[in-house]
Amino acid sequence: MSTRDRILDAAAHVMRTRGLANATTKEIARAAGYSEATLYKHFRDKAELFIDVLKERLPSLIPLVKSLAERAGQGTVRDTLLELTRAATLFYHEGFPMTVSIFAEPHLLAAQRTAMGRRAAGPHRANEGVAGYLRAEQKLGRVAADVDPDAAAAMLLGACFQYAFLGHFADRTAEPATVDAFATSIVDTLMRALS
Amino acid sequence: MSTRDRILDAAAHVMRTRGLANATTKEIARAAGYSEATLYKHFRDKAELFIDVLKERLPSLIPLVKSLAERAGQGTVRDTLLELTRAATLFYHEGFPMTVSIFAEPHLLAAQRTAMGRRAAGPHRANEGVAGYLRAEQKLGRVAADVDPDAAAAMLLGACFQYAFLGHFADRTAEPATVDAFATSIVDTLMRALS
DNA sequence: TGTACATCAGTGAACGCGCGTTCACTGATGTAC
DNA sequence: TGTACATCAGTGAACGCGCGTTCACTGATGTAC
Repeated sequence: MSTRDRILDAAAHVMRTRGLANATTKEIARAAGYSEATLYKHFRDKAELFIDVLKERLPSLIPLVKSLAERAGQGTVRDTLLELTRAATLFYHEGFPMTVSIFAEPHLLAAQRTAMGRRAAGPHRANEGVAGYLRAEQKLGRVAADVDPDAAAAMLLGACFQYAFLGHFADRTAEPATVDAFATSIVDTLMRALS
Repeated sequence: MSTRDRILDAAAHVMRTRGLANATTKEIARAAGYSEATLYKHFRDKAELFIDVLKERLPSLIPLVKSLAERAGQGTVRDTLLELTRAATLFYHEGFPMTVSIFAEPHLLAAQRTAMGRRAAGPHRANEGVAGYLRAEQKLGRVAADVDPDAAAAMLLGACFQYAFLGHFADRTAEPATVDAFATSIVDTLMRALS
């Protein structure tokens, strides 16, 4: 593994465990096993390091959501949504603290925005993907034709996202059994609206 | 207005506009029109100032949600939920950056948790309130008896919460017309599940 | 009413500290002949 | 194979700066007699 990768891993770890405000160059260098000076051989400055961490070390929902597109018509809609909901809840739980702590530093948020190219990437893409899946199922007649797929996707992923927030706020871990029960209750309720 | 209140206002303003990381004692004092030393006449240290800002300057959904309890049976369920959804979306939009930036400083988050007394207060209360309203309407026969009120509340407020996040991430302001359209689409979809 | 003192909100200037960043450097590895 | 030099990843030590915090102080207002 390259030095650069080791630094990115260490930075992500420190950000997760100690918070963005305590993710100093000294802490990150210590965690990576290098001197602080080494950070500057691989990244122009601290901001670039952080942005690269967000770009390269934040897990993504996109692969899963993309795979949904191909699964329209396969299995039951309920089972597909259940799997998605479980995965989304765990994903949001994992990424929440890091994603959200950039709101403490608006210049990082702005850099992140431009790095994402305004339209192309970003967290809204997951919602679009889920809405796309629902639209495909609508075409197949497995989801009621008069349902708004965007609204349904917003409720589904919104519930998962807020669940992650409430969990972190209360200092709860994401236990698989608890997450499962949550996902089931959400999907069961949503299915009422989709049929 | 007391000096203490002016300092709290200034701190909240700086936190909102410049971010938690740039909310230094110098910036806050300047915004309040006092010297930095004055901050320490009214707050033990910076952490206490921040916690008091969160306690006293974060708008709350609780009053609105509490008023819901008394409105079960009045008007239509749809209209009540529409009003709630609009208000919740605006509320989450306003409070999002400040609420969420404490995730950058875990020791502040921990202090916030203990200040909220673990169970009594906290953001989950809004969900409980909405679920309570839905349960009351269920007793009146205006919401289907076999709906899970907690899941429905999680989807409704979750959608609003994530909408606030996506809006801030994309640097959008919360235009009333846009928020209205969003709220309508969410409530219309949710009503399908509730009947 | 005048005088002497106490109280109290607020301040300018300084403090030590830890931060991000840079510098001149070391020592291991690769390359040429 | 040996020698001289180039390259390059990484470092210890120092830097200036801005931070949170404290100090000794000021001057206005209240109180006692």
